[in-house]
Formats: sequence, structure tokens, C-alpha cells
Amino acid sequence: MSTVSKAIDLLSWFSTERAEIGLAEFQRLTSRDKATTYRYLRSLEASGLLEQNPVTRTYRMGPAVLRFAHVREATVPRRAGVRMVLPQLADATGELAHASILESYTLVPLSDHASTRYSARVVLSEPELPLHATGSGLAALAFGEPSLLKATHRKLKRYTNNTATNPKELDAILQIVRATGFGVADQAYEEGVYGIGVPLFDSSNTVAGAVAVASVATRINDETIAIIKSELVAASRQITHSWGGEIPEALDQLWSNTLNSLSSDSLTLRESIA
Amino acid sequence: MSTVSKAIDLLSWFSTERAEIGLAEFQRLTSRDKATTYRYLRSLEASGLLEQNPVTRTYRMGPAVLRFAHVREATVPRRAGVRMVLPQLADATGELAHASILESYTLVPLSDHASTRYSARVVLSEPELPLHATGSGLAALAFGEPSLLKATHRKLKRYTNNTATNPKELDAILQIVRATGFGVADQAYEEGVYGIGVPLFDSSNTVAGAVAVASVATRINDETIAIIKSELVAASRQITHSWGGEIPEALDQLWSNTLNSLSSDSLTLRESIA
DNA sequence: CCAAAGCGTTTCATTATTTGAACCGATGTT
DNA sequence: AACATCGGTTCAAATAATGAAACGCTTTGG
Repeated sequence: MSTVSKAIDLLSWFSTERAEIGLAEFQRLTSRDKATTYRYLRSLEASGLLEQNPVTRTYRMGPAVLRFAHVREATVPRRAGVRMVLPQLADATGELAHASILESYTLVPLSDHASTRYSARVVLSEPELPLHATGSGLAALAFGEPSLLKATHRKLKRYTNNTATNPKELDAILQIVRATGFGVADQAYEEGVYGIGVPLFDSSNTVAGAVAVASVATRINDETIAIIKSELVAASRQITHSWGGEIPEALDQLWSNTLNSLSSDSLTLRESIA
Repeated sequence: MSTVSKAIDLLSWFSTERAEIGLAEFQRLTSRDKATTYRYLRSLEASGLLEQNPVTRTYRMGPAVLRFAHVREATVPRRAGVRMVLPQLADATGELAHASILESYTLVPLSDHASTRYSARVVLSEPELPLHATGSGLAALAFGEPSLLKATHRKLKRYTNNTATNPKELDAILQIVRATGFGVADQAYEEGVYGIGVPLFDSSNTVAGAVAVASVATRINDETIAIIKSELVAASRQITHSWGGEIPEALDQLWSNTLNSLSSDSLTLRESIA
């Protein structure tokens, strides 16, 4: 590992909870030599990535990160982080992968990618996704701000027989989404379309969008669901990372558990076939 | 100079104009060895400060900077102090209010707020504000560190016919700014935009940023200028206070005098109308 | 169509920088 | 008054950074 990397890794110890860190605390956190750590800190300070509180002598994030973040925001649109991921998601699942961004109570499609595996495909032409009737929407509702749910309660339009149109029904569904980590819309928006979605987070660490796979309902079975879920988790982790966010600890754990049990399930499935 | 600093300095070559930089271009920019530069870039990429475009092989700002900026804002909440003030400033003037922070020789936009009074509005899309051609910049130059002015002298880019492009010209303008307490850019950056700015101070009691009103030039007259100036002074006092700084005695006095004469002016104006 | 130039990347002997145990002085703490 | 902890410094030994050269690949130009 290069000196540069080791030094920069010090930055990762800062968080909103641990905003200022002194030399001694760094030494304890990193269990690395004090003099070395000290020189790293001074280098980072010289570059503006850190700054030192002149009275407490502790270090905190420096002003340079704002400049860099500004350049990033101005030059790398959210779409770019999504485009890197959707083709893989679509190809691995054989279905339509799409990502959307949460803009004040509505989910606006950002980009999508259709697999060429089957000739029967789902196409996405909607200008905005209903929160209560799509996999993406349910994921956003379940893990987003409570105000989002509140605003949605007032406009539960019916699209199909499977659409949840009253608040109680919706809340029951969201309980399941929160327990599983996946928003599932089984033909709740459009007949014949089965959607599974997961939330996306940005640097504010709140839900900033969703990524989902929309499948032709007749192709859905336990095995395809397992593949879709595992690919969705990977996609969400990647996109969230590129947006400067982090998957909340609890959700990440939930997903890990689900994926483990899924892989063991598909193992028994394969065994039972054999 | 430490290896760490040399590596991190590569980040400063990125800007909104130069969003992606390849190895060869870096080599030319830094006139440093190719292999060394290459290893720096890889280290920065490994830390997430950079990311590589997989097709063009060029590098751009990485997602980590967003996370770091979020921590910085949580640690040193500059945005919060500004957001409290900008709506009032925009609404009272009917124009675009914006604030920026000074980060090593550049003014980085922090937040802005547009009034809804008129349909013709100034929009702020600039990634960074030139110091010699904007109200904010002139305010920062006039009341900031001399080294800031020195650095600016070397890059006086022309934007319009009104841009001051030689040091003497700029110094003359700054004399006026220092005498009045207001940085005025009459279509010096963009045709049709009239900007007035004042400096902001933080706990170090040096210029830490600027707050400004950008108006549609045709709407500008003595009365609107009087309103803008008085609102700007109030805004700067509030933001500076929330940043833990103080307006320098001399400047505060200057503003008080100006506001008094302005209100008497507008009094005589109203009297002359009556 | 081949040659040349440009690109990112790897190699390896030389060299310079990093490393860390020990130390220092200041500031609390028992 | 002894002790612990803090940020910061020193210096010989060790290790990681360095850069010329070469490599394979793509693009460009004649």
C-alpha cells in the first residue's frame, strides 16, 4: 500500500459523529506510529484536505473538499453513476433495468437499459413513477423520509387490481419492504409487469432515488428473483457509492442476510433438481 | 515536499472546464515523471478521490469527495448560516441572491436563491466566480489578503467589454470598493447582469466568502441599488455572525455611513418627487 | 499499407523518503 | 510531587518512491 493511500485513508475516519480527531486518537484508531500519523496529518493539512483547530489542536475536514466536491457535482452528473451499472444489471437479469431520482415527492426516471435476451420486453415510457405502485416507489417510501409517505397517502391512484389504494394497505406492504429490503410491485402498476426495486442514497444519506428491475411477470420464479435481488443489491451499492452516499447499516445487513439465505435456497433448489 | 502532498496536488488541476484529465495531459501539466504521476493517480483512484473513465482512461473527481464535503458541512456548517439569509435577500431585492466561500484563490458558490418577483431572472450556473469580474470577487479582493490580489493579477480573463483586464485598472476599481464597502460589477462578467457584493468573515476575521445580489441590468436604478446595498449589509452581518466572525470595525462604520446617506438620498428623492 | 507517434502501463536498479523508537516540553491528573 | 497524556521532534535504519527504458496497444499520417 502506497504512502499516499495510507495518508488519505485517515480522512475516512471522519464522520458526522466524529467530526474532529486529534493526533493521539488517530494513533489509537489506526494503530500506526505516531510520528508517521503526524506527518500524514500535516501533509493533508497543507493540501487543505484537513484543517487544524488552533485551540484544541484537533483536525477536521478542510475547505478544499468543498472545492473538489463542487467540481465533481458540476462535472459528473448522477446519470453517469447510473449508466455504469444498468447494462450489467439488465444483462445479468435478462430484463429491463432502470434508475430514477427522487425529486420532491416524485420519482423521475433517470436512465434505463433493456436486456436483449428475450424478445418480449418491458418498456419504460413513463415520465414519473408512482410511489405506491412500483418497486422503485415502494423502496423509496419504505426507506425515505416519513413526509414522503405522508404526501403519497393523499394520492393513491388505482392502476390495476393489485394497486394498493388505501393507506392501511400501503403501510402493510411497506412493512414487508422494510423487513426484506426490497420493494416488490407484482403487476401493481401495469398488468404483466413484475417490478423489484431498492433505494439509492446520496451524500446526505437519505434516499435520493431507486434502481429497479422490471420483468415480464410470466418469467418470474424463485430463481430469477434471487438473481434480480442479488444484482440489485450490487447495483444500489455501486450507484450509492458513486453519489457519495452510504447504504444505511441496517439495510446493508438486511441485504447481506437475504443474499446468503437466497444462495443457500438456490443451492437446495439445484440439489432438489439434481 | 512530501509524496502525499505531491499526489494530492494533482487534484487541483481539475476544474469545471477541465473535468477529465488523462495521464499524458497530467504529465504535460505537471512536468513530472510519467510513471510517478501514474502511480499517484492510481493511489488517488484507490482512495476514491479520483475515478477513471473506463473507455477514455482519463481521470475525474471521485465520489469520495462528496462524502468528505458532507462531513465538512456537518462540521463547519457554512451553508446553514447562508440559507437562513438568502431568501430574505432575494425577496427584498427581487433579484438573485447568492453566497460563496473563498477557498485558496477561488470563490466557490455555496448556495443561491432567486426571487420570483420578475419573470426575467439571473441564473447562476457558474462553477466558480472570477474574482476580478464579479461583485462578490471584487468585495473579496478589496477586503481580503493581499496575496489573493497578487494571485489574481496574473489571470485577468476578459469576459465582456467592461471586464478589467489589467492590474492598474483593477486596482483603481478596488480603491472604489474599499472606499464604498461594496463590490460592483456592471456587466463585467456577463452582459445584462449587474452584481453588487460584500465580503463575509469567519472566526479568523479574514475574508471567508462573499454574498451578492445579481440583478438584471435594465432593472437597476438608484433606488434599487439603495435597497440592495442595505439588504446586503444586513445579510453580511448575519452570515458573518453565524460563521463566528466579525465585520471589521472600519468596514462596519463605512457601511453605516453609506446606509445613512442612502436613506437620506432616497428621502430627498421622494421629496423631489412629491 | 506501413511507419511513426501517442497512449497507458510495467519493469528494475538506484536513490531518496519514509519510518518508528526514543525523546522533549507542556499541560493536566492523582 | 510523581505520573500520565498530549502534540510535536529527532535521527539512523529500512523501505518505498523514483524515473529511464521498454512494452503492447491504438491512432494518426504519408
